Amino acid sequence: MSKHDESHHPIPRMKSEDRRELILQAATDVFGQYGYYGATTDQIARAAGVSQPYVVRMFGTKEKLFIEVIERALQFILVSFRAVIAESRADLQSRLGSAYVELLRQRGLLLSLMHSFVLGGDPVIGPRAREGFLEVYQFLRDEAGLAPAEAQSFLEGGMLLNTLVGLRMSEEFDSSTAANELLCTALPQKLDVLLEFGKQQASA
Amino acid sequence: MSKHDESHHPIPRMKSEDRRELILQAATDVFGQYGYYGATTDQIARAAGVSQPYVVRMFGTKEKLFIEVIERALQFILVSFRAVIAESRADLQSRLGSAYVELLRQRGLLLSLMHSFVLGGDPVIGPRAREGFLEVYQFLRDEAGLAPAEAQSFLEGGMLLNTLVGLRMSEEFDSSTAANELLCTALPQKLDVLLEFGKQQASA
DNA sequence: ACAGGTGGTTATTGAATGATTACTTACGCA
DNA sequence: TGCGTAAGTAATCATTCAATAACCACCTGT
Repeated sequence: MSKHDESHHPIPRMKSEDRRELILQAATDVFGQYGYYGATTDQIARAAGVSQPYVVRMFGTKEKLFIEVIERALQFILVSFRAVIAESRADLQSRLGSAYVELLRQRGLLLSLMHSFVLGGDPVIGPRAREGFLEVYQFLRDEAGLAPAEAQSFLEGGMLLNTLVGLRMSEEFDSSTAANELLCTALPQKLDVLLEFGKQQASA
Repeated sequence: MSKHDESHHPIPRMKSEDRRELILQAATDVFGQYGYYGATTDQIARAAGVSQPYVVRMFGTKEKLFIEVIERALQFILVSFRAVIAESRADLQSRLGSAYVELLRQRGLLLSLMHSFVLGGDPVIGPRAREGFLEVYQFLRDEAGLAPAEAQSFLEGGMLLNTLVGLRMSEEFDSSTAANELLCTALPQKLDVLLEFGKQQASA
Protein backbone atom coordinates (compact mmCIF):
# COMPACT_ATOMS: atom_id res chain seq x y z
CA MET A 1 0.00 0.00 0.00
CA SER A 2 1.01 3.60 -0.37
CA LYS A 3 2.05 5.94 2.39
CA HIS A 4 -1.03 6.20 4.64
CA ASP A 5 -3.42 3.51 3.43
CA GLU A 6 -7.14 4.21 3.82
CA SER A 7 -8.00 1.65 6.49
CA HIS A 8 -10.58 4.05 7.93
CA HIS A 9 -12.76 5.14 5.00
CA PRO A 10 -12.71 8.84 4.20
CA ILE A 11 -16.29 8.98 5.52
CA PRO A 12 -18.51 10.69 2.97
CA ARG A 13 -19.13 14.32 3.88
CA MET A 14 -22.04 16.20 2.42
CA LYS A 15 -23.39 19.70 2.11
CA SER A 16 -26.02 20.13 4.79
CA GLU A 17 -28.59 21.00 2.14
CA ASP A 18 -28.11 17.64 0.50
CA ARG A 19 -28.14 15.77 3.79
CA ARG A 20 -31.30 17.62 4.68
CA GLU A 21 -32.96 16.40 1.52
CA LEU A 22 -31.83 12.84 2.21
CA ILE A 23 -33.31 12.98 5.68
CA LEU A 24 -36.55 14.42 4.37
CA GLN A 25 -36.86 11.54 1.94
CA ALA A 26 -36.16 9.01 4.65
CA ALA A 27 -38.60 10.70 6.99
CA THR A 28 -41.27 10.73 4.30
CA ASP A 29 -40.85 7.00 3.90
CA VAL A 30 -40.86 6.18 7.60
CA PHE A 31 -43.69 8.57 8.53
CA GLY A 32 -45.64 7.08 5.63
CA GLN A 33 -45.31 3.62 7.07
CA TYR A 34 -45.85 4.27 10.77
CA GLY A 35 -47.48 7.66 11.02
CA TYR A 36 -46.39 10.60 13.11
CA TYR A 37 -46.48 8.92 16.50
CA GLY A 38 -45.45 5.49 15.29
CA ALA A 39 -42.31 6.64 13.51
CA THR A 40 -39.21 7.24 15.64
CA THR A 41 -36.48 9.71 14.91
CA ASP A 42 -34.07 6.82 15.23
CA GLN A 43 -35.74 4.85 12.44
CA ILE A 44 -35.62 7.92 10.26
CA ALA A 45 -31.98 8.51 11.09
CA ARG A 46 -31.00 4.96 10.20
CA ALA A 47 -33.01 5.10 6.99
CA ALA A 48 -31.06 8.23 6.10
CA GLY A 49 -27.76 6.69 7.15
CA VAL A 50 -27.15 9.22 9.86
CA SER A 51 -27.21 9.41 13.65
CA GLN A 52 -30.42 10.08 15.54
CA PRO A 53 -29.31 13.29 17.28
CA TYR A 54 -28.37 14.73 13.92
CA VAL A 55 -31.88 14.57 12.55
CA VAL A 56 -33.43 16.23 15.58
CA ARG A 57 -30.76 18.92 15.64
CA MET A 58 -31.25 19.65 11.99
CA PHE A 59 -35.02 20.04 12.31
CA GLY A 60 -35.40 21.13 15.91
CA THR A 61 -38.07 18.64 16.88
CA LYS A 62 -39.79 15.59 15.46
CA GLU A 63 -42.91 17.67 15.06
CA LYS A 64 -41.16 20.29 12.94
CA LEU A 65 -39.66 17.54 10.83
CA PHE A 66 -43.10 16.07 10.23
CA ILE A 67 -44.47 19.46 9.26
CA GLU A 68 -41.64 19.90 6.77
CA VAL A 69 -42.34 16.45 5.37
CA ILE A 70 -46.00 17.12 4.70
CA GLU A 71 -45.35 20.57 3.33
CA ARG A 72 -42.73 19.21 0.99
CA ALA A 73 -45.16 16.48 -0.08
CA LEU A 74 -47.79 19.08 -0.89
CA GLN A 75 -45.33 21.05 -2.96
CA PHE A 76 -44.57 17.91 -4.96
CA ILE A 77 -48.26 17.41 -5.64
CA LEU A 78 -48.86 20.97 -6.74
CA VAL A 79 -45.72 21.13 -8.87
CA SER A 80 -46.70 17.89 -10.54
CA PHE A 81 -50.26 19.09 -11.13
CA ARG A 82 -49.13 22.43 -12.53
CA ALA A 83 -46.87 20.61 -14.96
CA VAL A 84 -49.88 18.65 -16.19
CA ILE A 85 -51.82 21.83 -16.76
CA ALA A 86 -48.94 23.57 -18.48
CA GLU A 87 -48.65 20.69 -20.90
CA SER A 88 -52.24 20.73 -22.04
CA ARG A 89 -55.70 21.55 -20.80
CA ALA A 90 -57.38 18.58 -22.43
CA ASP A 91 -58.75 15.65 -20.44
CA LEU A 92 -57.59 17.22 -17.22
CA GLN A 93 -59.34 14.97 -14.73
CA SER A 94 -57.76 11.78 -15.94
CA ARG A 95 -54.36 13.29 -16.60
CA LEU A 96 -54.26 14.79 -13.12
CA GLY A 97 -55.26 11.38 -11.82
CA SER A 98 -52.37 9.75 -13.61
CA ALA A 99 -49.97 12.33 -12.25
CA TYR A 100 -51.29 11.65 -8.77
CA VAL A 101 -50.73 7.93 -9.09
CA GLU A 102 -47.21 8.58 -10.35
CA LEU A 103 -46.49 10.26 -7.03
CA LEU A 104 -46.59 6.80 -5.50
CA ARG A 105 -43.06 6.45 -6.84
CA GLN A 106 -41.96 8.83 -4.08
CA ARG A 107 -42.30 6.35 -1.26
CA GLY A 108 -44.45 7.47 1.61
CA LEU A 109 -45.30 10.81 0.10
CA LEU A 110 -49.04 10.29 -0.18
CA LEU A 111 -49.15 8.19 2.96
CA SER A 112 -47.44 10.80 5.10
CA LEU A 113 -50.09 13.23 4.00
CA MET A 114 -52.80 10.71 4.73
CA HIS A 115 -51.44 10.27 8.23
CA SER A 116 -51.53 14.01 8.74
CA PHE A 117 -55.13 14.11 7.53
CA VAL A 118 -56.32 11.85 10.32
CA LEU A 119 -54.56 13.93 12.96
CA GLY A 120 -56.67 17.02 12.37
CA GLY A 121 -57.25 17.37 16.09
CA ASP A 122 -53.59 18.06 16.79
CA PRO A 123 -53.08 21.75 17.58
CA VAL A 124 -50.10 22.18 15.28
CA ILE A 125 -50.43 19.41 12.72
CA GLY A 126 -54.18 19.88 12.26
CA PRO A 127 -54.16 23.45 10.93
CA ARG A 128 -51.31 22.70 8.50
CA ALA A 129 -53.05 19.59 7.24
CA ARG A 130 -56.32 21.42 6.68
CA GLU A 131 -54.51 24.25 4.97
CA GLY A 132 -52.71 21.83 2.67
CA PHE A 133 -55.82 19.92 1.76
CA LEU A 134 -57.69 23.10 0.98
CA GLU A 135 -54.77 24.33 -1.09
CA VAL A 136 -55.20 21.31 -3.33
CA TYR A 137 -58.93 21.88 -3.50
CA GLN A 138 -58.38 25.52 -4.42
CA PHE A 139 -55.98 24.45 -7.11
CA LEU A 140 -58.53 22.08 -8.61
CA ARG A 141 -61.20 24.76 -8.59
CA ASP A 142 -59.22 27.83 -9.60
CA GLU A 143 -56.24 26.70 -11.64
CA ALA A 144 -57.60 23.46 -13.09
CA GLY A 145 -61.01 25.02 -13.51
CA LEU A 146 -62.97 22.07 -12.19
CA ALA A 147 -66.54 22.46 -10.98
CA PRO A 148 -67.22 21.76 -7.30
CA ALA A 149 -68.65 18.34 -8.05
CA GLU A 150 -65.73 17.49 -10.32
CA ALA A 151 -63.15 18.58 -7.77
CA GLN A 152 -64.92 16.62 -5.09
CA SER A 153 -65.06 13.52 -7.24
CA PHE A 154 -61.35 13.86 -7.91
CA LEU A 155 -60.59 14.09 -4.21
CA GLU A 156 -62.79 11.08 -3.51
CA GLY A 157 -60.78 9.00 -5.91
CA GLY A 158 -57.56 10.26 -4.39
CA MET A 159 -58.62 9.39 -0.87
CA LEU A 160 -59.63 5.89 -1.89
CA LEU A 161 -56.32 5.41 -3.63
CA ASN A 162 -54.47 6.61 -0.53
CA THR A 163 -56.48 4.23 1.59
CA LEU A 164 -55.83 1.23 -0.67
CA VAL A 165 -52.14 2.02 -0.64
CA GLY A 166 -52.12 2.45 3.12
CA LEU A 167 -53.91 -0.88 3.47
CA ARG A 168 -51.30 -2.54 1.25
CA MET A 169 -54.27 -3.92 -0.61
CA SER A 170 -52.05 -4.91 -3.48
CA GLU A 171 -50.78 -7.73 -1.30
CA GLU A 172 -54.15 -9.40 -1.77
CA PHE A 173 -54.20 -8.84 -5.50
CA ASP A 174 -53.57 -12.52 -6.23
CA SER A 175 -55.19 -14.06 -3.18
CA SER A 176 -58.54 -12.27 -3.03
CA THR A 177 -60.86 -11.93 -5.99
CA ALA A 178 -62.59 -9.05 -4.24
CA ALA A 179 -59.32 -7.19 -3.81
CA ASN A 180 -58.43 -7.92 -7.39
CA GLU A 181 -61.70 -6.56 -8.69
CA LEU A 182 -61.55 -3.53 -6.44
CA LEU A 183 -58.04 -2.63 -7.51
CA CYS A 184 -58.78 -3.11 -11.19
CA THR A 185 -61.89 -0.98 -10.95
CA ALA A 186 -60.25 1.74 -8.91
CA LEU A 187 -57.24 2.15 -11.16
CA PRO A 188 -58.43 2.31 -14.74
CA GLN A 189 -54.89 2.50 -15.99
CA LYS A 190 -51.77 2.82 -13.86
CA LEU A 191 -52.41 -0.43 -12.04
CA ASP A 192 -48.80 -1.34 -12.78
CA VAL A 193 -47.55 1.56 -10.69
CA LEU A 194 -49.49 0.41 -7.67
CA LEU A 195 -48.40 -3.19 -7.96
CA GLU A 196 -44.80 -2.22 -8.47
CA PHE A 197 -45.03 0.01 -5.44
CA GLY A 198 -46.63 -2.84 -3.52
CA LYS A 199 -43.65 -5.08 -4.13
CA GLN A 200 -41.31 -2.39 -2.82
CA GLN A 201 -43.37 -2.12 0.33
CA ALA A 202 -43.58 -5.85 0.86
CA SER A 203 -39.81 -6.14 0.81
CA ALA A 204 -39.33 -3.28 3.27
CA MET B 1 -77.70 11.50 58.75
CA SER B 2 -78.40 7.83 59.31
CA LYS B 3 -76.14 5.31 61.03
CA HIS B 4 -72.95 5.13 58.95
CA ASP B 5 -73.16 8.05 56.51
CA GLU B 6 -71.59 7.56 53.10
CA SER B 7 -68.55 9.80 53.43
CA HIS B 8 -66.60 7.47 51.20
CA HIS B 9 -68.85 6.87 48.20
CA PRO B 10 -69.93 3.27 47.65
CA ILE B 11 -67.91 3.37 44.43
CA PRO B 12 -70.03 1.99 41.60
CA ARG B 13 -69.19 -1.60 40.79
CA MET B 14 -70.03 -3.06 37.40
CA LYS B 15 -70.32 -6.36 35.64
CA SER B 16 -67.13 -6.87 33.70
CA GLU B 17 -69.11 -7.18 30.47
CA ASP B 18 -70.50 -3.68 30.92
CA ARG B 19 -67.17 -2.24 31.93
CA ARG B 20 -65.66 -3.86 28.88
CA GLU B 21 -68.14 -2.10 26.64
CA LEU B 22 -67.43 1.22 28.35
CA ILE B 23 -63.73 0.78 27.78
CA LEU B 24 -64.27 -0.17 24.17
CA GLN B 25 -66.24 3.02 23.65
CA ALA B 26 -63.57 5.11 25.30
CA ALA B 27 -60.85 3.37 23.33
CA THR B 28 -62.74 3.95 20.10
CA ASP B 29 -62.86 7.62 20.87
CA VAL B 30 -59.21 7.97 21.89
CA PHE B 31 -57.83 5.78 19.11
CA GLY B 32 -59.93 7.79 16.70
CA GLN B 33 -58.29 11.00 17.82
CA TYR B 34 -54.68 9.92 18.16
CA GLY B 35 -54.36 6.71 16.20
CA TYR B 36 -52.93 3.43 17.41
CA TYR B 37 -49.49 4.66 18.38
CA GLY B 38 -50.58 8.10 19.52
CA ALA B 39 -53.23 6.90 21.93
CA THR B 40 -52.07 5.72 25.35
CA THR B 41 -53.70 3.11 27.51
CA ASP B 42 -53.76 5.69 30.25
CA GLN B 43 -55.79 8.15 28.20
CA ILE B 44 -58.21 5.39 27.37
CA ALA B 45 -58.44 4.35 31.00
CA ARG B 46 -59.18 7.88 32.16
CA ALA B 47 -61.74 8.35 29.41
CA ALA B 48 -63.43 5.19 30.66
CA GLY B 49 -63.16 6.27 34.29
CA VAL B 50 -60.98 3.35 35.25
CA SER B 51 -57.37 2.68 36.14
CA GLN B 52 -54.73 2.07 33.46
CA PRO B 53 -53.72 -1.43 34.58
CA TYR B 54 -57.34 -2.48 34.41
CA VAL B 55 -57.68 -1.82 30.71
CA VAL B 56 -54.53 -3.68 29.77
CA ARG B 57 -55.42 -6.62 32.00
CA MET B 58 -58.87 -6.82 30.51
CA PHE B 59 -57.61 -6.88 26.93
CA GLY B 60 -54.15 -8.36 27.32
CA THR B 61 -52.28 -5.77 25.30
CA LYS B 62 -52.89 -2.42 23.68
CA GLU B 63 -52.67 -4.12 20.33
CA LYS B 64 -55.41 -6.62 21.14
CA LEU B 65 -57.56 -3.77 22.40
CA PHE B 66 -57.09 -1.90 19.14
CA ILE B 67 -57.99 -4.99 17.14
CA GLU B 68 -61.18 -5.38 19.17
CA VAL B 69 -62.00 -1.73 18.60
CA ILE B 70 -61.75 -1.94 14.85
CA GLU B 71 -63.58 -5.23 14.66
CA ARG B 72 -66.38 -3.83 16.77
CA ALA B 73 -66.47 -0.78 14.52
CA LEU B 74 -66.81 -2.97 11.45
CA GLN B 75 -69.65 -4.89 13.03
CA PHE B 76 -71.45 -1.61 13.66
CA ILE B 77 -71.08 -0.66 10.02
CA LEU B 78 -72.34 -3.97 8.70
CA VAL B 79 -75.23 -4.16 11.16
CA SER B 80 -76.25 -0.65 10.22
CA PHE B 81 -76.00 -1.40 6.51
CA ARG B 82 -77.97 -4.62 6.80
CA ALA B 83 -80.72 -2.75 8.59
CA VAL B 84 -80.90 -0.35 5.67
CA ILE B 85 -81.27 -3.20 3.23
CA ALA B 86 -83.84 -4.99 5.36
CA GLU B 87 -85.95 -1.87 5.40
CA SER B 88 -86.11 -1.40 1.65
CA ARG B 89 -84.08 -2.03 -1.45
CA ALA B 90 -84.90 1.30 -3.10
CA ASP B 91 -82.35 4.05 -3.52
CA LEU B 92 -79.73 1.96 -1.80
CA GLN B 93 -76.64 4.04 -2.56
CA SER B 94 -77.92 7.18 -0.95
CA ARG B 95 -79.59 5.44 1.96
CA LEU B 96 -76.42 3.50 2.73
CA GLY B 97 -74.56 6.78 2.55
CA SER B 98 -76.90 8.33 5.08
CA ALA B 99 -76.48 5.37 7.38
CA TYR B 100 -72.72 5.73 7.08
CA VAL B 101 -72.81 9.38 8.02
CA GLU B 102 -75.01 8.56 10.98
CA LEU B 103 -72.18 6.39 12.29
CA LEU B 104 -70.33 9.63 13.03
CA ARG B 105 -72.52 9.77 16.12
CA GLN B 106 -70.40 6.97 17.56
CA ARG B 107 -67.38 9.07 18.27
CA GLY B 108 -64.16 7.82 16.79
CA LEU B 109 -65.72 4.81 15.16
CA LEU B 110 -64.94 5.73 11.56
CA LEU B 111 -61.68 7.40 12.50
CA SER B 112 -60.35 4.39 14.35
CA LEU B 113 -60.95 2.39 11.22
CA MET B 114 -59.27 5.04 9.13
CA HIS B 115 -56.23 4.90 11.37
CA SER B 116 -56.10 1.15 10.92
CA PHE B 117 -56.32 1.57 7.15
CA VAL B 118 -53.10 3.54 6.99
CA LEU B 119 -51.26 0.97 9.08
CA GLY B 120 -51.57 -1.79 6.51
CA GLY B 121 -47.87 -2.55 6.83
CA ASP B 122 -48.24 -3.68 10.43
CA PRO B 123 -47.97 -7.46 10.65
CA VAL B 124 -51.00 -7.89 12.89
CA ILE B 125 -53.11 -4.80 12.28
CA GLY B 126 -52.61 -4.84 8.51
CA PRO B 127 -54.25 -8.18 7.74
CA ARG B 128 -57.24 -7.41 9.95
CA ALA B 129 -57.68 -4.01 8.36
CA ARG B 130 -57.54 -5.42 4.84
CA GLU B 131 -59.95 -8.17 5.79
CA GLY B 132 -62.39 -5.66 7.25
CA PHE B 133 -62.25 -3.35 4.30
CA LEU B 134 -62.82 -6.20 1.89
CA GLU B 135 -65.68 -7.43 4.02
CA VAL B 136 -67.43 -4.12 3.44
CA TYR B 137 -66.67 -4.29 -0.25
CA GLN B 138 -68.06 -7.81 -0.44
CA PHE B 139 -71.16 -6.64 1.33
CA LEU B 140 -71.71 -3.85 -1.19
CA ARG B 141 -71.25 -6.24 -4.10
CA ASP B 142 -73.04 -9.33 -2.86
CA GLU B 143 -75.66 -8.24 -0.34
CA ALA B 144 -76.38 -4.75 -1.59
CA GLY B 145 -76.02 -5.89 -5.18
CA LEU B 146 -73.96 -2.94 -6.35
CA ALA B 147 -71.90 -3.13 -9.52
CA PRO B 148 -68.11 -2.85 -9.15
CA ALA B 149 -68.11 0.77 -10.27
CA GLU B 150 -70.99 1.61 -7.92
CA ALA B 151 -69.33 -0.06 -4.96
CA GLN B 152 -66.10 1.70 -5.74
CA SER B 153 -67.82 5.06 -6.00
CA PHE B 154 -69.47 4.43 -2.65
CA LEU B 155 -66.15 3.65 -1.03
CA GLU B 156 -64.59 6.74 -2.57
CA GLY B 157 -67.22 8.91 -0.97
CA GLY B 158 -66.72 7.15 2.33
CA MET B 159 -62.98 7.67 2.31
CA LEU B 160 -63.35 11.35 1.52
CA LEU B 161 -65.84 11.71 4.34
CA ASN B 162 -63.48 9.95 6.73
CA THR B 163 -60.69 12.23 5.65
CA LEU B 164 -62.73 15.40 6.09
CA VAL B 165 -63.75 14.26 9.54
CA GLY B 166 -60.19 13.35 10.44
CA LEU B 167 -59.05 16.76 9.25
CA ARG B 168 -61.69 18.41 11.40
CA MET B 169 -62.55 20.31 8.26
CA SER B 170 -65.81 21.43 9.81
CA GLU B 171 -63.76 23.81 11.94
CA GLU B 172 -63.14 25.87 8.81
CA PHE B 173 -66.78 25.82 7.76
CA ASP B 174 -67.28 29.47 8.66
CA SER B 175 -63.77 30.75 8.06
CA SER B 176 -62.92 29.30 4.65
CA THR B 177 -65.20 29.58 1.65
CA ALA B 178 -63.34 26.68 0.05
CA ALA B 179 -63.97 24.46 3.05
CA ASN B 180 -67.57 25.56 3.10
CA GLU B 181 -68.10 24.72 -0.54
CA LEU B 182 -66.27 21.41 -0.22
CA LEU B 183 -68.31 20.32 2.77
CA CYS B 184 -71.60 21.35 1.20
CA THR B 185 -70.76 19.52 -2.00
CA ALA B 186 -69.49 16.40 -0.27
CA LEU B 187 -72.48 15.97 2.00
CA PRO B 188 -75.61 16.37 -0.09
CA GLN B 189 -77.76 16.01 2.99
CA LYS B 190 -76.59 15.13 6.48
CA LEU B 191 -74.36 18.17 6.74
CA ASP B 192 -75.93 18.79 10.11
CA VAL B 193 -74.55 15.54 11.48
CA LEU B 194 -71.03 16.48 10.52
CA LEU B 195 -71.23 19.96 11.96
CA GLU B 196 -72.78 18.71 15.16
CA PHE B 197 -70.03 16.15 15.42
CA GLY B 198 -67.46 18.85 14.73
CA LYS B 199 -68.63 20.85 17.71
CA GLN B 200 -68.25 17.80 19.95
CA GLN B 201 -64.71 17.32 18.74
CA ALA B 202 -63.77 20.95 19.15
CA SER B 203 -64.78 20.89 22.79
CA ALA B 204 -62.82 17.71 23.50
C1' DA C 1 0.35 25.79 9.21
C1' DC C 2 -3.37 26.80 11.67
C1' DA C 3 -7.93 28.77 13.05
C1' DG C 4 -12.55 28.36 12.71
C1' DG C 5 -16.71 27.01 10.87
C1' DT C 6 -19.25 23.07 9.17
C1' DG C 7 -20.75 18.35 9.37
C1' DG C 8 -21.15 15.12 11.97
C1' DT C 9 -20.78 11.42 16.38
C1' DT C 10 -21.09 9.13 21.12
C1' DA C 11 -22.89 9.28 25.54
C1' DT C 12 -26.48 10.51 28.42
C1' DT C 13 -30.78 11.88 30.35
C1' DG C 14 -35.44 12.51 31.83
C1' DA C 15 -40.02 11.66 30.80
C1' DA C 16 -43.64 8.66 29.03
C1' DT C 17 -45.60 4.40 28.55
C1' DG C 18 -47.08 -0.58 28.39
C1' DA C 19 -47.03 -4.14 31.30
C1' DT C 20 -46.74 -6.83 35.87
C1' DT C 21 -47.47 -7.76 40.73
C1' DA C 22 -49.55 -7.62 44.78
C1' DC C 23 -52.99 -5.92 47.37
C1' DT C 24 -58.06 -4.27 48.57
C1' DT C 25 -62.92 -3.98 48.62
C1' DA C 26 -67.56 -4.93 47.27
C1' DC C 27 -71.09 -8.40 46.05
C1' DG C 28 -73.58 -12.98 45.62
C1' DC C 29 -74.77 -16.91 47.81
C1' DA C 30 -74.70 -21.02 51.07
C1' DT D 1 -73.20 -14.08 58.82
C1' DG D 2 -69.48 -15.12 56.66
C1' DC D 3 -66.80 -16.73 52.70
C1' DG D 4 -65.22 -16.98 48.15
C1' DT D 5 -64.94 -14.79 43.93
C1' DA D 6 -65.20 -10.98 40.92
C1' DA D 7 -64.02 -6.06 40.29
C1' DG D 8 -60.98 -3.08 40.73
C1' DT D 9 -56.54 -0.13 42.47
C1' DA D 10 -51.81 1.48 43.88
C1' DA D 11 -47.13 0.81 43.33
C1' DT D 12 -43.56 -0.32 40.47
C1' DC D 13 -40.65 -2.00 36.53
C1' DA D 14 -38.30 -2.14 32.19
C1' DT D 15 -38.21 0.07 27.84
C1' DT D 16 -38.35 3.24 24.54
C1' DC D 17 -37.74 7.60 22.84
C1' DA D 18 -36.97 12.59 21.92
C1' DA D 19 -33.90 15.73 23.20
C1' DT D 20 -29.39 17.68 25.08
C1' DA D 21 -24.50 18.00 25.89
C1' DA D 22 -20.12 17.41 24.85
C1' DC D 23 -16.94 16.27 21.78
C1' DC D 24 -14.41 15.13 17.20
C1' DA D 25 -12.78 15.66 12.34
C1' DC D 26 -12.66 17.47 7.90
C1' DC D 27 -12.30 21.33 4.85
C1' DT D 28 -11.25 26.29 3.69
C1' DG D 29 -9.35 30.64 3.51
C1' DT D 30 -5.42 33.30 4.90
